[in-house]
Amino acid sequence: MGSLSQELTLIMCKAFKALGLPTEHARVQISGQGQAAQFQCNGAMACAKIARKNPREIAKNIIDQVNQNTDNKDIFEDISIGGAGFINITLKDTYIATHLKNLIKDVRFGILSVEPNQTIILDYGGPNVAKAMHVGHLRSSIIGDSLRRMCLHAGYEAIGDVHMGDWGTPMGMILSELDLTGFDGEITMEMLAKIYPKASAACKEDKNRMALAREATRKLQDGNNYYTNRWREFIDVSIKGMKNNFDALGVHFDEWKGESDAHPFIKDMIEDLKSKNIAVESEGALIVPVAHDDDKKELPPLILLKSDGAVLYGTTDLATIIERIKSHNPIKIIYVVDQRQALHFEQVFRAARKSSIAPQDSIELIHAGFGTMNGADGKPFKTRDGGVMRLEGLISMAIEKAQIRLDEAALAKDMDDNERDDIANKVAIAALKFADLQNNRSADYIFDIDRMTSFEGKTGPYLLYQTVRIKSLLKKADAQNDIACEELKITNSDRGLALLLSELPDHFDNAMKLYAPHILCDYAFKLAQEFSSFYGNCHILSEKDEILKLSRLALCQQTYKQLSLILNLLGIEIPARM
RNA sequence: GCGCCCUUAGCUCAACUGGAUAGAGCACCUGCCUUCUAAGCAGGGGGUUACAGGUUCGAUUCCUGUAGGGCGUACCA
Repeated sequence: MGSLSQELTLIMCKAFKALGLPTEHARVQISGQGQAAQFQCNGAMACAKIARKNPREIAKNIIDQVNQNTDNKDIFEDISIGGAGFINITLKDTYIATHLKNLIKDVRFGILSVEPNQTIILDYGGPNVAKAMHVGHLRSSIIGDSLRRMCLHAGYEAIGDVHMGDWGTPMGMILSELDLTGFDGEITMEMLAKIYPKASAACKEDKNRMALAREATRKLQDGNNYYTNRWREFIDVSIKGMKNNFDALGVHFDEWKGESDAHPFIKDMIEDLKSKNIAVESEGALIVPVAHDDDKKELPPLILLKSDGAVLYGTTDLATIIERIKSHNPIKIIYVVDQRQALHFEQVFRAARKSSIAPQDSIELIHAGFGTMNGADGKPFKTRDGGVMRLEGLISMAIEKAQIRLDEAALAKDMDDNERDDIANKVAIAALKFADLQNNRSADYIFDIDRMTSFEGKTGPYLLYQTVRIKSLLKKADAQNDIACEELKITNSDRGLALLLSELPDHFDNAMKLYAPHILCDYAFKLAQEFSSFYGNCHILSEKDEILKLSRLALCQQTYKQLSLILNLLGIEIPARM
């Protein structure tokens, strides 16, 4: 089963077909707000344009055709022409009730599952070894993790890979810095946090210092034993630090691979590309030209080897595709990386196509880029002292605020410290995640710390609150199991919620298609709002009409389930109470 | 220079990909806790969708131009 609008689209398709009209215009959508109808189909106007006929006349023909079909006699309360040729549709309450009963029975709530055994790899997070994670890592991690959950739910085998930056010149900078200081003890996270910025600054200033870093990088990449061991040491320390951050955020990875994992594939890849004449020498470097004749812009080549022989991140990205195809044979790789990398991925993807590393018809390569997190001045976010805000700092700030809120409301009075901390954590993370995810993925957005740690209005905690409230209600009604509801009663007070519940597949499909969690955020918020309004209108537990009471409890339970599902897809955990 | 993206309410964002009267949250104003959690609900004010043209039954959405902003443009990631 699908959503109501999907069902109605099928009905319209039949009618369009019978009339010889193109069925791609038969799509039925939810009516715009302020319209009297529940659904609308705008296809008559599109058809009229092609056939050069009166749109209202075509609309009338379509409606007649629909009405003639006896299959449809119990569906429509009203189907009529509006405005320039809109077909307005309002459903019978009995039809809505039947649909909803099926929806409740369906474990997938109407969302269709894809063909099994299709793997999608998602590349997100992308933290750099030895660098503290900052707020900039928030977007990639949170969006990527949400997309992974969505892919899983759609029925794909989804694999999240953190793809750390663990192989470039920065590694050499650290190794050479360790050499210079002569330190050979145990490396800690605190040390790394100091060593790297120091080394990086020194290299920037001093050419000779940079040469040392490059030399160390080269040795590491050539497999030098001492350097490899040292490197492994601080990689492990670094991963521990990353895991702390990702655990705090509830961001999951199936694989903890990095650029270095592509290294074993690079040599063969380069030989292969050279022999096929796809990789050529230019200005001392080895490049893959990727420009097309019909390009509007000038596209620089992908550089595989620098003139000093070192590899670049385009090289590792290309080799990583080889590695991933070999290990998982995915139908798709989704890169959740800053939009500013668009040109880079264009180059990598083109090189992958050109070299047949990733043939067009067997694997899809998607750069799901996200917009820059800007400060209030509209420029990429920086703290007052010019640095970037540490992720840990942001998280603990949010948690602290949540604890204060709990104490203010005296909600934590009868809780032990564990529960209080647990709730504060969940509320804080929900606030951060939702604040980020509700923004359109590809657009830049303003980082506003007050907004991210706000618990009222269109926020994560609001969604948690509504969800927890339903749960509490169901508990009071003693409805731990599924509510056995023979008859669903749709009244004026229930209709809005019932219709909204049936929209889930529409929004899920759309979110999948556009790799856009914000679509789910928007739907979840609307659902929570609609529920809250319903909750305010109808006192359920004191309802005397037993059938209506049961029917409403079923609606509550379904709302609870759907909100839980969406929150889960967004990577937001629900506390037992709040 | 060239290319890509952005400009919607005081602020932060939506708008189901060309549909009807552009929606939310915050902030501001008015009500509502003696029946299910007030992190809530009901209501109010606030818009020339940057500007000027064009395409068409119909444009925030598509095209052209202008202004403002961001980003990217061969050996950093």
